[in-house]
Amino acid sequence: MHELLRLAPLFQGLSDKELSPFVHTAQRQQFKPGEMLFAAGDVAEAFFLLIKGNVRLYRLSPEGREKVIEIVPSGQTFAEAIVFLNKPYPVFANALDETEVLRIPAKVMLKELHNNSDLAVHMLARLSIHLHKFVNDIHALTLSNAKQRIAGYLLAFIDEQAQQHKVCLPANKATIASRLGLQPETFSRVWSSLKKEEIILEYNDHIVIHSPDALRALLDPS
Amino acid sequence: MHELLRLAPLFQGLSDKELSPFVHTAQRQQFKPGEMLFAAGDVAEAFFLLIKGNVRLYRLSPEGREKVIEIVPSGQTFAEAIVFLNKPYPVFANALDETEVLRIPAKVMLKELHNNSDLAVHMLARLSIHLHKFVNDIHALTLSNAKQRIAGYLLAFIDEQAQQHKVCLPANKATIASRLGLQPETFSRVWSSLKKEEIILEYNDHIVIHSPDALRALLDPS
DNA sequence: CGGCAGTTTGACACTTCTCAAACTGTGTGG
DNA sequence: CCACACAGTTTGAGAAGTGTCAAACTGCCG
Repeated sequence: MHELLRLAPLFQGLSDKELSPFVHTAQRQQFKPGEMLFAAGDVAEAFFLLIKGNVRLYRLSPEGREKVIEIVPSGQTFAEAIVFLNKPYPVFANALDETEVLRIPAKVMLKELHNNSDLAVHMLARLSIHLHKFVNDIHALTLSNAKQRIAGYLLAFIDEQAQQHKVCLPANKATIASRLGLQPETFSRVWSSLKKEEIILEYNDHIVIHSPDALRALLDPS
Repeated sequence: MHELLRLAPLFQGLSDKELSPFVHTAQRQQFKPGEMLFAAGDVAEAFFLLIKGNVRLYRLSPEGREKVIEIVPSGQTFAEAIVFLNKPYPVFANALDETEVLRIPAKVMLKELHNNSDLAVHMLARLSIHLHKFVNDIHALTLSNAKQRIAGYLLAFIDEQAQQHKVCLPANKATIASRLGLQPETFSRVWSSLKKEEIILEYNDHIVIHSPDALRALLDPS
């Protein structure tokens, strides 16, 4: 259990003793593809550490359409921010795959944060990174066209995985399109143009980014 | 000086003693309209508390156009997130009006956060609120059309000021347009349609939101 | 085989962007 | 006091990008 918690950057570097309040109160939960973890408006008494799978965070527009805010990969915590806000969840969350999470009570977290300033600084660092990512997103969602957004999305992948240019998409294309603020049709058209230009190659279960430089060129036409 | 610091939600509820490290290291700075506080890429050794005026945080697109990420009103802190990230500023910041800030060294903040878990929890709460606002923004910037974005922007004002439907815009229209991911021309057209429908009234130095309900109806066509 | 979800393609409509020009108010210098 | 310049805003016309609706296609599973 300690090892599971240390999966998350949030808990890395903490001693077994520091982690024990979480070990004793966290619940392990499993979800099937499509199952809901929570709904927007639900009372928020816990945040989550994603052990396995991918989770989709989304909202509904007034017209009832879904807008994906984030696709959370395993190893990440999510909904941490609600620990401090006495508010219901602002988004819906459902599992994209066979998914496993640790459900960590907000009360426990809040108490430990008051006791342990190291943990608090960890969490601050994590929220800061998150905030900066959102700044990036806001920038990308408004200033660029569909091709640039997809380029940026793909580049974020090879930066994170750092090693290879082989990428497994975390969700189906319609979900990624929504995350990027695009219609599935628009996404599909741009996607096939990237394939036609041989910037990306598509296989059954993964893609290969054949020319990252071409993607960068789309974003930085200097 | 203590009173100035307590302007910010971040420092509210802290004792004089807890505040003294900041009192002794914070620098008071003044800026004229248009002057730069910092540029994207600058080494980030401090964050800011805005005492007077409004500050515009923006980025440059690859093509060199400005995209406003945030318009910071007085009383708020900004660029706090860089305290934890060993990175340069991700945005440009310039003054919109005659502006006064407290410049607070990141090192001091970091040290105090380790000593004072109350302060850390305060800051966590503040970043959480910020994060939730960005979630709102991302949602608004992608799912809605120009009229809905402007409606949402105006409604945020009367919610915050809570009292009246009289609003002083914090920046010129082109800046607000950029913040909303719109061209100045598009903003102007929608703006005049709102005036024609008498949903808003425009005066020399302020506007009056004559029919908040009409704005809400634009966002929630249930 | 049939059904289904996910994806792709096509044709068209519509919003928004772009470029250009005119208009407004304000401040400056003659 | 007027003429002028200037930034900010507004208006117009056309182009471009994306959304919408409909239909066909694909792979997978019962």
